[in-house]
Amino acid sequence: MSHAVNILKKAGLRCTPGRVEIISILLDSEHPLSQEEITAELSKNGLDRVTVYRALEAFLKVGIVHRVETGDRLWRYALCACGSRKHCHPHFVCRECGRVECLTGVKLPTFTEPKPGYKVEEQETYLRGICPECAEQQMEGI
Amino acid sequence: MSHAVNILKKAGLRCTPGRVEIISILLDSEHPLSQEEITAELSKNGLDRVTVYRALEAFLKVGIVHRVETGDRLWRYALCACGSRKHCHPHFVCRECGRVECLTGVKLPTFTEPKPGYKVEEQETYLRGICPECAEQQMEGI
DNA sequence: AATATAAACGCAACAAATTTGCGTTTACTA
DNA sequence: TAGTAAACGCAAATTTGTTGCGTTTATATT
Repeated sequence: MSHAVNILKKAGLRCTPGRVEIISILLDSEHPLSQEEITAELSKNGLDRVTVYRALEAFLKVGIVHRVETGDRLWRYALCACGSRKHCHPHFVCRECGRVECLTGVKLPTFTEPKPGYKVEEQETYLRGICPECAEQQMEGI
Repeated sequence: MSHAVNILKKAGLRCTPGRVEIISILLDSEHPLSQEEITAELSKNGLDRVTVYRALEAFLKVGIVHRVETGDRLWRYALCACGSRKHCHPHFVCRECGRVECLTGVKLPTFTEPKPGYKVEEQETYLRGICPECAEQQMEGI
């Protein structure tokens, strides 16, 4: 039985071809993917936008994925590899290609109550800039 | 001459009543404001939504404001008080009332090249959770 | 293996926020 | 004071996320 099927079964979700494929795509990716990126990777006929949306909602609800917002008004989804639903590393977002990279090597301070009475439930750090590939292309363009 | 007028003149922008008022509102606020929050503070007749939008775009372009995205898919704008266009403190966002608070007292590590070749232009840390006021209201509701 | 049923699906449509087009008004310069 | 580019208002398009609803399908049970 594939890893993807395992994940779905353990979460109590049905193993439809579509959901298995979405999980597999997330398994293969080392960085969080937007709905559009996921849809683009789906085989041939693909799935309806809404179906992908609802699948991801379902995954969120049972806690097998988390989602991050990195300053460009797009949700991106990743499997909860860390065990916790909190992601404790910063994300780098390229302003040119829009791709997100997990900076798992970088340590961050975490906050639970940065100011008296302010209870933190979610913490996110993103760095926007330009990735090596896009930087190189710009150099060539000159 | 008012501070707001000064800012506009120095930036090479025209001092229309609308833009002066937007700058004044931003000057009076200690936290970043969304377009809706700005529009709500405008006197009587106010300005068209699009006019506010284009004014903020213009301010961004000349670098007198910066904008932050704090996980709720809304841009919020603040004057570049720090001198640099980078804001180096985290923002707290209440998931109930949606208001943003600058945690200027909290120090963060800043990154310029977290990974070889990845050049950072913008850094943002936000903490989502519940603010003291909303937490209290929820207690009362029980 | 057949069947019942709740989960998953596709299509249409809605919603919120941002963005663009375009013709008119207005602040500023000469 | 006149000319001009900047700023404005209105309408409409775009983008992303979300809901409603009737149909299909995976799965548990017989």
